[in-house]
Amino acid sequence: MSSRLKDVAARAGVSIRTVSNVVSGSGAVAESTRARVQAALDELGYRPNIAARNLRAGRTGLIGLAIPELHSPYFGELAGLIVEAAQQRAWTVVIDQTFGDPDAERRLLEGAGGRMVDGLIISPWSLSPEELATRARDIPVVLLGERDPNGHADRVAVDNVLAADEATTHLLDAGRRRVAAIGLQPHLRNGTALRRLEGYRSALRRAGLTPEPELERTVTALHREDGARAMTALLDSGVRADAVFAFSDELALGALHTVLNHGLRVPEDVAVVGFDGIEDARYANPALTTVVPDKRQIAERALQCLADRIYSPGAGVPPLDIAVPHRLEIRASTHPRPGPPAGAAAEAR
Amino acid sequence: MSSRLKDVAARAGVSIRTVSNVVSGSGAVAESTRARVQAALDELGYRPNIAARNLRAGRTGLIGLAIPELHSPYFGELAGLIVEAAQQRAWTVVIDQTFGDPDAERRLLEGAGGRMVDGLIISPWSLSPEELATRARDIPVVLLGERDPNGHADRVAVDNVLAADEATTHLLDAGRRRVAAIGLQPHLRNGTALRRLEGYRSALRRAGLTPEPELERTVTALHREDGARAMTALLDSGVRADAVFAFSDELALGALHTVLNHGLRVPEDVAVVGFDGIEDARYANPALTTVVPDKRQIAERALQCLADRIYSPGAGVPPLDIAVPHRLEIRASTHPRPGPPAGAAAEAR
DNA sequence: ACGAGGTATTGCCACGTTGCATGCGACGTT
DNA sequence: AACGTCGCATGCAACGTGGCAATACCTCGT
Repeated sequence: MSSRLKDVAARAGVSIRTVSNVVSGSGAVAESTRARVQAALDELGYRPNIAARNLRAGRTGLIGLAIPELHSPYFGELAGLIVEAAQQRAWTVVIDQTFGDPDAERRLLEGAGGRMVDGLIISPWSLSPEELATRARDIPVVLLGERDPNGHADRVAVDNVLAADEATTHLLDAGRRRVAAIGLQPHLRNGTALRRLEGYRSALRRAGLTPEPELERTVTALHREDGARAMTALLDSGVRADAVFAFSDELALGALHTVLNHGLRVPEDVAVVGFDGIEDARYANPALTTVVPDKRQIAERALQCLADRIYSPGAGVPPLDIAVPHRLEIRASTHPRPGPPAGAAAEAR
Repeated sequence: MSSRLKDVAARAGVSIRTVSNVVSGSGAVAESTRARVQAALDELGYRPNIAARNLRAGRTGLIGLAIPELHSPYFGELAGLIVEAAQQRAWTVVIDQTFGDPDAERRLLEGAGGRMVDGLIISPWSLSPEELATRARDIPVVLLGERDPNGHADRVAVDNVLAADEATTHLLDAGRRRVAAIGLQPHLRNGTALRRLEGYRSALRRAGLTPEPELERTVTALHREDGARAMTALLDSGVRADAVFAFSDELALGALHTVLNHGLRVPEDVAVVGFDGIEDARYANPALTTVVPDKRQIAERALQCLADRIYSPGAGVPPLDIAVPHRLEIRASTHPRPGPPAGAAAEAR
């Protein structure tokens, strides 16, 4: 069952230390001895005890990934990429879901897991930047999305202001003049929505329009049903809108669904743009125009940051603020003539 | 930074053992001592060293979750529920992605992680039942979906034959007579697709129809683009079909997209049914009828199995084969008259 | 044949924690 | 007053591994 170095050593007729050397490849071991030990290792099916190794090394080989929820497509896709990139670095990922609970986020930042993880990637939702800054930690932290202004942690994110501006501008360029924004979350301290709102407003102003409060719609969460509810409220309120910029694809898909169910046409009556570039967006009907952050790069840059901090602790590198590229992928939900079928597009990728 | 029991003991003027007792709540500690120790704990911000605790206890408090890919909505939703249920049991989940690679699945079953996890939940894709059975392991394993016929591992899954039968029957009851099946994977040894095919065929036969090979379409993977491709091939082949039963929601959404892009109406010309009950299905346009497994129950039953095996190792309970309930959720993609908007439905939940 | 210079192997210890057993003192009972 | 009991605190040991340094052994050169 559970064979230890001791058992292997006894079987091979050598000391524990020699077995350890064979396993780790360190030290000098005669070829004949190595072969004998290797045979014993194989016969007993030796597996190193990770806990003991961790205790000895002071490292666990684990990194934590704290996200609001795994079931939402954006975080599912991102988590998948992070797990994949971590595997390449021989790290294992443990996932925590905060569900946007500030206490959960606080606990994780303070190191609730015990020294179980060597580093933490966290995507905060409800903690304010100020609070993020004060929660010091004894392990490296990378923030996704939210910035830590006082800078104890690295940060990886798209340029939300710019991206939101581009998305809105795309709608304005197509002749839309009453563009609604869906996704404000006044009850949360997270700055992402604020920055997307900022980009939205700046695009309007540049086009000579004035942001109108009744076109800026709040949501409680970022799921499809919240987008649907906000869109229903917007339509029922009698406020005219010929386009919607939703702060997430899920919100956009909910809004899209509601628009169609109200008998309106997309994009002819209402154009819709989302944010996140989730795979669903590509296959929605009509396919959803969306801001696509380079998620693979988010994953890799975040892990690179962690690796640097973990392997060079006292390097004194100031906290990084990394902006990953994004692109606006234009599809049928804003384009009057539908493009080629998505199947063909997918094949061409 | 990293304070140990020793540091706390020195500060509180007691022995290490007493601090340990305070931390774990075990043993008898005088109230005054407890208070003093607690103060020292707080001041030093003590966090137990998980590695040492694990080494001592022989347990890690970690369970492994091995799934093909995290980015697909079904597995994302399922993984979220498993992480959530594990948190309630004070377990932490480490996630591995196999991408359906048989070697990766083999390695995990054989315990590649070292004794890092106390148990493993694995959703195999490409290992045959025979191979699953021979890969013994020294930790408890729960299989999702696929069965281990020789029974070393518990198994949790829906009744795929029955569910597929119900889905197909639903189409037949609505008057469809040429029902295509999309999702066969002849190159994989996984039995799930085979059982769904079996249910599909049995429903056809019961209705007096004969399964036709050209209506049974294969795919290489289970993503939207594969469904789109299979649907394109079906339409281009000239084979008439008035309904599609896809073996996963992703396939169904891809097929749906293609059908609409070919200028056909759903459900009037082609009705579509999926399988998995992912959230996207609810908000598709038209909303997708789908077989909804009780994912929360899958997560909880799987963890219950693990808990039983981990905490009562030699209990001698024979391997369990747990069928979790499912239901066919009928939506606009098979129903001639669209139901109420999804937003309203979501609010009514 | 003997010493020098390696090479191969090994013993010891510590990482931080907890189970077990024991020590010690105080209090209550007879 | 003496004894038993109980509550509280502590010391020792061990979980499995790897770094360090010492030792045993072996070969080669003189």
